[in-house]
Amino acid sequence: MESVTIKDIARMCDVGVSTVSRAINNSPGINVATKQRILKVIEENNYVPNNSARNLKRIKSETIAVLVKGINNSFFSPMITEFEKGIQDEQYTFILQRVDQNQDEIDVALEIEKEKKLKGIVFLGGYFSHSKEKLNKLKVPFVLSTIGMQDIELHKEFASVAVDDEMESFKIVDYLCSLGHKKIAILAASEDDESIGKLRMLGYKRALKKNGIEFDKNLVFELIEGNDRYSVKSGYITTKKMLQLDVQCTAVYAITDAIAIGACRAIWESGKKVPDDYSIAGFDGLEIARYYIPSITTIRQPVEEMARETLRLLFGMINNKPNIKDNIIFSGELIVGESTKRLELD
Amino acid sequence: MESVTIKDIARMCDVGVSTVSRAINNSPGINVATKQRILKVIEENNYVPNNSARNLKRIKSETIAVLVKGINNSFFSPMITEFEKGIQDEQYTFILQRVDQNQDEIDVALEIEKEKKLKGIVFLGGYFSHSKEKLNKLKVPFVLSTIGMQDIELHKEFASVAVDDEMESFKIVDYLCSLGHKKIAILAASEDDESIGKLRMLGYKRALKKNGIEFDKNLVFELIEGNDRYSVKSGYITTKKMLQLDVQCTAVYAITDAIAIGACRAIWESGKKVPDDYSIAGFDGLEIARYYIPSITTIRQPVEEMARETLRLLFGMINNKPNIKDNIIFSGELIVGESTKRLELD
DNA sequence: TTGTAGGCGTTATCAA
DNA sequence: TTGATAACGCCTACAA
Repeated sequence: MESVTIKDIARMCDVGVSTVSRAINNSPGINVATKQRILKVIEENNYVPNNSARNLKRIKSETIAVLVKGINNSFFSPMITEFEKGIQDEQYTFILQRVDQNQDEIDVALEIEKEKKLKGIVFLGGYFSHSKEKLNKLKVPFVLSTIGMQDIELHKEFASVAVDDEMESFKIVDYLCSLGHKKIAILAASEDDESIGKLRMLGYKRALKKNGIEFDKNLVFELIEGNDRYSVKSGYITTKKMLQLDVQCTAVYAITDAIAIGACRAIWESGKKVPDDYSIAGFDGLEIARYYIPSITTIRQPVEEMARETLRLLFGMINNKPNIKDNIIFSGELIVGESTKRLELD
Repeated sequence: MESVTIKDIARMCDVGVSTVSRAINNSPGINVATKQRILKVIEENNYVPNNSARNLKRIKSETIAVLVKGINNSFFSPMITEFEKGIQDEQYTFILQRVDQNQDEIDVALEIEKEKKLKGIVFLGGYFSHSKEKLNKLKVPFVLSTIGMQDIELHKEFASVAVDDEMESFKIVDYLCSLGHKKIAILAASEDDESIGKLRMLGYKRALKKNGIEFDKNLVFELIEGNDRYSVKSGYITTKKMLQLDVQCTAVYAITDAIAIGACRAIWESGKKVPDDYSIAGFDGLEIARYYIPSITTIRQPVEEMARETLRLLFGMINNKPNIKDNIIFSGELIVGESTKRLELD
């Protein structure tokens, strides 16, 4: 495993290591000819500098890490694309770091902050309920992006970008009500869920109340347990169960678009129609929701803008004012799709 | 940025750095009491070991990296999940490394191989046409997983897991033919595409030939350019264009499920029906294809098994026989969905 | 323009 | 069971 090192190259070129270092780092103050010669030898010998050694020695680096829990949640895809673009535009290196479901994102952040000498961090998604103390261990600026805001007060201590899940949830359920629906089932996470599930549920309840509809526990359908509880499959399974119970409802609010799609499919398979027999509403504004047949009525989170705003905050903190910890709340956009319709009274 | 180091901890505990090292690495030969004491101090001072230094010094590490180009392609999601599980089951550390679209995956591999002292590498997706020489620069075992096989001969030099894109493509187009379709449009990449696009196109042509149908260039519709050429949006746009041309065809073969979904939506919007007016077939077996209405007739790639097989090969090479470079070809499964039907002659 | 040497924070080796 | 010390591979003063 005798890997070739900078010393080997130096020896082969009959120069000092610093000269080789200058060559690979495009440092000034090196003869063009020797540089060429060195680069050639490097090429021929497949020399690749060891990043660990580099990072160890380096005081700082222009890199930003985006930490994502649940990286294959397609909700994040367009955001990640945007992060990559935006970070590279600023001449920073972009690191995408996934966080295991059972890993603590802050621990991960702490580690890679040291390892890579980060300039900033974006926590994407997840719904964490971390103590202020723990977050304060981080030495570089960071932004909580698209992270549920259970504890508003705590949230305010840090820079963040999000939509108000409770309010947007209220908005779409209120819309269902405005269509005349009174029996609105909800496909939601379990009671003790501390994530967006909880917030969206609260919005649902508030909308019912505002419209003079009593909350009915029998219209709450708990999604499957596990990390894929907000998935298409989860929505499908849960809706199948609901249909078997022959529940009386005219609309179904799925707390994510993925769930809504699963619901549509389950309903379709049962021989019923969306929106004729059931109106279905989702949440998130996934791309696929627009292409689904029927397209899903949903709250679109302005993901690209949110990603850009996240970076704006982050770079702001990096460049000037590390203490400006803004909390940006984006409005969701109510997208009326084909999956909902006005309730016909018969 | 005076970060606390192992030395600081050693000083605070009145022990040598090696003892601290033993404590954090669960090394044997350390007094339980002192270990506890050290761990406590570490905890109190938020000491986090510097990974760069560790990796630099460490001789080896039990870690495997999965390199993905196009990480937000949902085709990879279930595979990544499987890789994570499988690698952790073997007590290895799993690193998911995305590769930029304009980055060379082997260069990335070379770098992180050194940086992290990898034990093995999985190249996931992408369609690379790298020279044998370049791949041979890698010092650790690796497997090419789900990578198009333009150059069969070259492919054989390395361990790989894939489906035969040409053959599976043939299979599904042949199926369309068996339903009586003779005018089968294809939504495909541009002529010079060197990826799966090319292979699937070849299968299309062969199937036509076998069924005595002449290849008609006018039935080939080129997808948009760019990295999202295989996306839902791409299929949607391309199909819109096709429909405007009022092309005579009874079936459309989209070379990915995502494209097929976009096609369905475009057709639906034009007032036509799938499969009544057009039969649509896809490729890949994405989860969403099952839930779409209509569900998409497709070739399902057995992604989970392919991921498992990839790891089996890799661990085989790591543990015993680094020279066994198998090439595993999986069969795709023809999934007959609701998006295709027998052509009714009128 | 170039080379020497010290140190980044660890782990590994060896002696105590 | 412990501690000193030499690497690990690189960058960066500083000196030449």
